[in-house]
Amino acid sequence: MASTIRDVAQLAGVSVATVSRVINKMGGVRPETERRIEDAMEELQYIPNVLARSVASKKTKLIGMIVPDIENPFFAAVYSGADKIVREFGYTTLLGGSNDTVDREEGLLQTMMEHQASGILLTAAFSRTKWIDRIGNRVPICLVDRDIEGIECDRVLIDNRRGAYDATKLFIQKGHRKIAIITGPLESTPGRERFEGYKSCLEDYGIKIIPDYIQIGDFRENSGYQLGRHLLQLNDPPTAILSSNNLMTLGLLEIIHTSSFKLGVDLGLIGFDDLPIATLMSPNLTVISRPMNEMGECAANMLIQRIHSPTKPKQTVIMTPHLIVRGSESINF
Amino acid sequence: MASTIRDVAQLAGVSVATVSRVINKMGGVRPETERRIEDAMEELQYIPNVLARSVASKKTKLIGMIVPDIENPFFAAVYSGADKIVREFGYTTLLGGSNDTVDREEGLLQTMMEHQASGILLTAAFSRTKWIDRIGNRVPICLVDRDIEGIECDRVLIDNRRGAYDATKLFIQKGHRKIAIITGPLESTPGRERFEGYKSCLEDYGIKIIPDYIQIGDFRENSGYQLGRHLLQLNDPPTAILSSNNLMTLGLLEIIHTSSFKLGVDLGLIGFDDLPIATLMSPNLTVISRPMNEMGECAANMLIQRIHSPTKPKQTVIMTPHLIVRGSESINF
DNA sequence: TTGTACGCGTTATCAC
DNA sequence: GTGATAACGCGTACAA
Repeated sequence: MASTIRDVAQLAGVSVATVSRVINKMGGVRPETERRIEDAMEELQYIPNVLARSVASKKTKLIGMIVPDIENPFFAAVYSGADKIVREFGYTTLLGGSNDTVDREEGLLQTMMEHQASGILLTAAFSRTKWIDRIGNRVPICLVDRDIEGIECDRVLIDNRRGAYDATKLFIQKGHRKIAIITGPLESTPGRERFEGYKSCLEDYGIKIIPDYIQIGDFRENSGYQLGRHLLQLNDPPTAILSSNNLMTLGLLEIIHTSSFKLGVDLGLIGFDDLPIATLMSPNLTVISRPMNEMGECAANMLIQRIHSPTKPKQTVIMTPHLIVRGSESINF
Repeated sequence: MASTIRDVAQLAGVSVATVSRVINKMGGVRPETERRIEDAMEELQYIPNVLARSVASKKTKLIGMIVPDIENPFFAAVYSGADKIVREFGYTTLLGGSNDTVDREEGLLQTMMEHQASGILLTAAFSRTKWIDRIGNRVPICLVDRDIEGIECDRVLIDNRRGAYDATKLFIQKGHRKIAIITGPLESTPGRERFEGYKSCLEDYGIKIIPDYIQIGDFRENSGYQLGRHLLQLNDPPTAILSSNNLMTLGLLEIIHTSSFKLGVDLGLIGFDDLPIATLMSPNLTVISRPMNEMGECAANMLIQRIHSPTKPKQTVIMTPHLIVRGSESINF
């Protein structure tokens, strides 16, 4: 059914080699011949088979992207930025969601290698897998948002400590002393680094660190809800909470909404990542905003550069989050 | 660098055919031989090249998905459901965002054909393109959420009229008579059908249709903001607004938030699609909820069935949205 | 149970 | 400028 390069060659009365030349715009073809070939392609509705091309050329224009959860707006935005760049360079995206499980991540990595992806953009599940090493030797990987130590590759990361530090500092400046944090697993870079930023800020300002105020969950909405409830039910509840990601913030807002606490009155809140709802509340939500699209764009650019020059020294780009102060950080003391 | 089936065969001391047999679990291989081959594969870290396989077999396990905007949580959820099914069947997803432009959509369709995708899940930009026809003849398409008339293919759609009708009816039951709608382009099925549901409900209840209360935009957040502002600034503003999608609802909430109108006091609101913030507001947001994951799952299932039996009569599944009544629909009259 | 040989659609290397 | 033709990595008759 589908026509091949040979059909085109036959109809145009030339050889497949010549057809290949015009398909790939390699020049060296008489204009008239070229026109005949283009007419034949049009008539046969010829669509080149990139799979066969890749088999022959040993190159693909495929880039694999592995993301924990495409439904999380943060990753959707990062992916979207990366996809834009990838497309501009004529590459195609192979996307998969690991759901933060190692099994799925390994499955996806394998799939992408089977498809001969030329490079991988990876926001890894929290543990390091042998597949990552196995693949790193074949094609370039660019780690996005979450670091994994001991891997030689490019990285686009966020200065999580700085973000958490700045937020905690703002709390302190607004008069808070009882500052809690809810965060994800300390084995993950975001979980650990945000906690460290929080902790070192409290230390710098001589504020005692209270274990009850440190709540560790799993970066999911329900986790934010549960940990938030726990915090609000303490005998001596915090006056401020730093939430370590967007989903946890949603869960936290949920429990606050159904509790007796009032945001901006007796409870301050700052969350990692901006949210569409941030400006729909009273008070508006103060957030630590990350350049999501830019992260994706940067990672995609680095990966594509890397594909073209594999030996160049590896780079790590660390992007800076910034506070968007909208009001929810302060309360009536 | 990367090892091939031949390398494995050589190391195991067998022929490529035998290796192929164990790769594809076709049986008929002596257990001992099989072990030798598996050892060889392990040692060489052999990864099969699915591209070469596809070239030879003329089959792929690739499914293309074209979505207007992956950053829209609705499409992210639909895609996520589809991806789950697709993966269960051993297929891989090729995802692309058209940004609702015909150019990009055509580019994506071409890319997917070049990659020999076995089927396409398509939420089309608003106009019909020649590529859709061209492709429909080669591989099955399943239209998702947005219909395009005159194409012979499977469909998974939503009963938009019903959703809009029910919402409008609820407004009326709550005492509203001045009911406005903001919606997307009437050339799109969602835009048109939701408007029709709204209109026919008003007619059924003998309520005059006021042109000023019908605001047409483009389904984006800013559109919701602008149209909402226009409505609220009318000399005789509506007491209720039906918003036709999630993004528009966000924009609408934004302008309401900054206006003198108070939700649930002098303005009622129902929006298409549930939102994470729906239960974080006062009053909570009443929405017309669509089964997003299920839509994607259903579409993926239908497409894969279709791939395996291309001649079976085409199906159209129409899913029913349902109201989640939370309070924002009524006001103090 | 295993091996040989050909074909898939394309690129790339020669020759002419 | 153009054309044969050998790869590319794999599946699959068909043969042994």
